[in-house]
Amino acid sequence: MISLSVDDIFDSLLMKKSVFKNKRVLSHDYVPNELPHREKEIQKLAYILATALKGGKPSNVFMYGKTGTGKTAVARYVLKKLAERGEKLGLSLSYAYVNCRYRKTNYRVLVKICDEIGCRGLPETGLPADMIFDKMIKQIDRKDQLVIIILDELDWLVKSSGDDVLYQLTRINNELERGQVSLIGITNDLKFKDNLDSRVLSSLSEESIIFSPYNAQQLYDILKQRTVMAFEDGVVDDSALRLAAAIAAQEHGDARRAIDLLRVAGEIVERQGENKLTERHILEAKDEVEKDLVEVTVRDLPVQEQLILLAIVNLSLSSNGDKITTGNVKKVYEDICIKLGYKPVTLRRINDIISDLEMLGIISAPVVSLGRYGRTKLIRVEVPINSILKVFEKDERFSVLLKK
DNA sequence: AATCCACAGGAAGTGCTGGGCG
DNA sequence: CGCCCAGCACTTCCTGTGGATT
Repeated sequence: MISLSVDDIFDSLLMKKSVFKNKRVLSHDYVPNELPHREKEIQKLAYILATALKGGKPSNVFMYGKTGTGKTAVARYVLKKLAERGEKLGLSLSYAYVNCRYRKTNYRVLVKICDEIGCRGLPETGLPADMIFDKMIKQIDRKDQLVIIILDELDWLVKSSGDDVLYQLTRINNELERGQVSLIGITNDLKFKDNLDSRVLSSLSEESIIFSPYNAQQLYDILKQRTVMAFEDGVVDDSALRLAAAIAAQEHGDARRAIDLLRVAGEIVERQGENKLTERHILEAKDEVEKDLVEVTVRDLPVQEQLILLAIVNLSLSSNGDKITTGNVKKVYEDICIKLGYKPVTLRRINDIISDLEMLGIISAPVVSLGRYGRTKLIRVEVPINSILKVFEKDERFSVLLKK
């Protein structure tokens, strides 16, 4: 094997013509100028928000649909246009975007809103939450203005912190003298509405927009549009696009997943020094994306969650097809704890951890009733077990157990 | 039809961490 | 510095329940 010097590698990279024209087009936060197959949703949101241009307060909006159905993109797109138009008309309107998945506490959501509307530098922790709320009100009330707050992935916030902040936010207009606030709530969990206070729900869903998943043809159109912008001409095979669209269509019509596949496939093409993106690269990309995702997720899990996952993996390898229940997991988990010298957590906690692992998509754990033999969760690993094992083998805390 | 298993999952609280404030 | 605050992992105590078996 010929060994290349670092300089050689750099040189070859620089000399080679990239297959990408503009890779940014394939990143998550890119909002294109056209959103194919979302015209209706855009129109509806635009109608609702248009009130703002006449100085009114638009109704609160609730948008729901599964991941990658364009909710965030539509919201960002319309808001951007609205802000532009507002500026031309000399109106004072702004918006704050908060993704609750990464700020899943009341406090952090408020801090983020403050940050977005120009009140920077608040600490991530340490202050009383109502103080931040007051700060926010003062900031909004400085002048006659409309602030539209977008709460993306709202279900995460409600699940982990309840709807206190939501309640406060829906009532915020009562406390404002000059400014006004409209809310846009976005969620992909349809059942989550049940957990909401009815007052919050009715206030938040004055208007609602439903996003249905894309089908394969629509995904194809989206990919086609991005391809033209992102890749050099003639690089991407049409059949590769069809395949990526088909794969993503199976996974609840997730456009983000489709675009990920395309981007990673493009990176693979570059790495392998080729100049054509084919179906093969899409398949390789699929593997890579899945493996990476699993490995990163498992590696960054708290240790107790790892131990319980280890127990589940053990069970699904040994007890050939036997039912894996919460009680089973508990036994194996406690054995593992003794062998590795960890203090086991209680059943109640195990139950929460199993739910966590399910939320992460590593396992499925539907509640089933075995009649006389009780009610439990039926657990199954939903990702390639080898990817999980790979992480544990590398981790010296567990490797003792895995080596023979 | 009644029973009862093996848990599910809500509520409230503890102990610890990491930060701010006067 | 001591005090306060929120978050997190976890515990304790608890009530609820689908359906095979009695």
